[in-house]
Amino acid sequence: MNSLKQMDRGALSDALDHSGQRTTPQRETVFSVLLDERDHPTADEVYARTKSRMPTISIATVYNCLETLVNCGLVKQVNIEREPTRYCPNLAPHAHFHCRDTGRVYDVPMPSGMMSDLAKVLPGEYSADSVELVFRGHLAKGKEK
Amino acid sequence: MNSLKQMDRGALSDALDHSGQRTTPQRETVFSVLLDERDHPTADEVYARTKSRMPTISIATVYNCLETLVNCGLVKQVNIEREPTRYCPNLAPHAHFHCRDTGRVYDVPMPSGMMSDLAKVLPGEYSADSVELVFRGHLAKGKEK
DNA sequence: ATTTGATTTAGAATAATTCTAAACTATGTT
DNA sequence: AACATAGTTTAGAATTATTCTAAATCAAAT
Repeated sequence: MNSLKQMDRGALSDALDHSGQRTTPQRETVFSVLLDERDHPTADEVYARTKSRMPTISIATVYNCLETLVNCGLVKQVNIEREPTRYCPNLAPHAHFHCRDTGRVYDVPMPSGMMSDLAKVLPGEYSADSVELVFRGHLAKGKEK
Repeated sequence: MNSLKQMDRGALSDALDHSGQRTTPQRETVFSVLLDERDHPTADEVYARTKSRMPTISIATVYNCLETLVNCGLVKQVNIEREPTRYCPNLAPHAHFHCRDTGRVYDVPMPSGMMSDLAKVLPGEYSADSVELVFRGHLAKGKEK
């Protein structure tokens, strides 16, 4: 048993059905791990957390499930420098802030329309379907959490 | 002999001197390779191009030189998904466009002030020293080059 | 000339990710 | 219900970009 809420379970099976894929316990558990702690974990971290709920899962399956979730559009990959890929189930348009001190990655909510406005400055021959915005720097003292 | 213009040679030795590092033939050649063809090559591609001008250079040295140039602020790393890091000697504020069809990466000039305006929407506790903006999508037919 | 420290080099090591092929599971069909 | 089919999971091997190591080379300063 995993901790997916009805709503999330529904979103998951809808998205999977839609692309002719099955809703498996592994996929549900990986998805619930992402939703439960929204700290942009790496595949390894997702593996560790998933293992505590489903001890027999393999790292290959975690990679498979994450890829499936990304392809379904339920999860976004966050690529920071040369670090391992992180995974983010926040589907609202937002940016990321990468703290140089701790390495942590934070969601930065963006004023509505801002992300899509960005694409408007693209010269006409480019047509973008995704916009990735990453800030890098430092957090005010005492605000690290 | 490499093909660095006086101006670029000066910028290089200034930047290196400034951080107490030496201006070596390897660093000059790698820098000139980047300036000569501004197509965001990977380290491997830089290695191949540098080798044709300086056959004895090693891949480790190419990595070392690229790292040095990045640390000096003369070159920027461009990280695209899980692909190998690419290198870009364009110091003007700009974004990147990653073509899903060809994998090519293009510089996208940004209206002046736009990149720094972006940082203004960051909540107060964040202080960003770099902003990375990557668009992903497709190029209009016939515009691939 | 000699010392010192920086740089380069080949090759080994690392680490994230992907691949492979076999085992397993679910689903639809007789 | 039995079977075929296709999708999924799994362990372990393979890949690949990058970093590390330690020795050799080079340059500057004494």
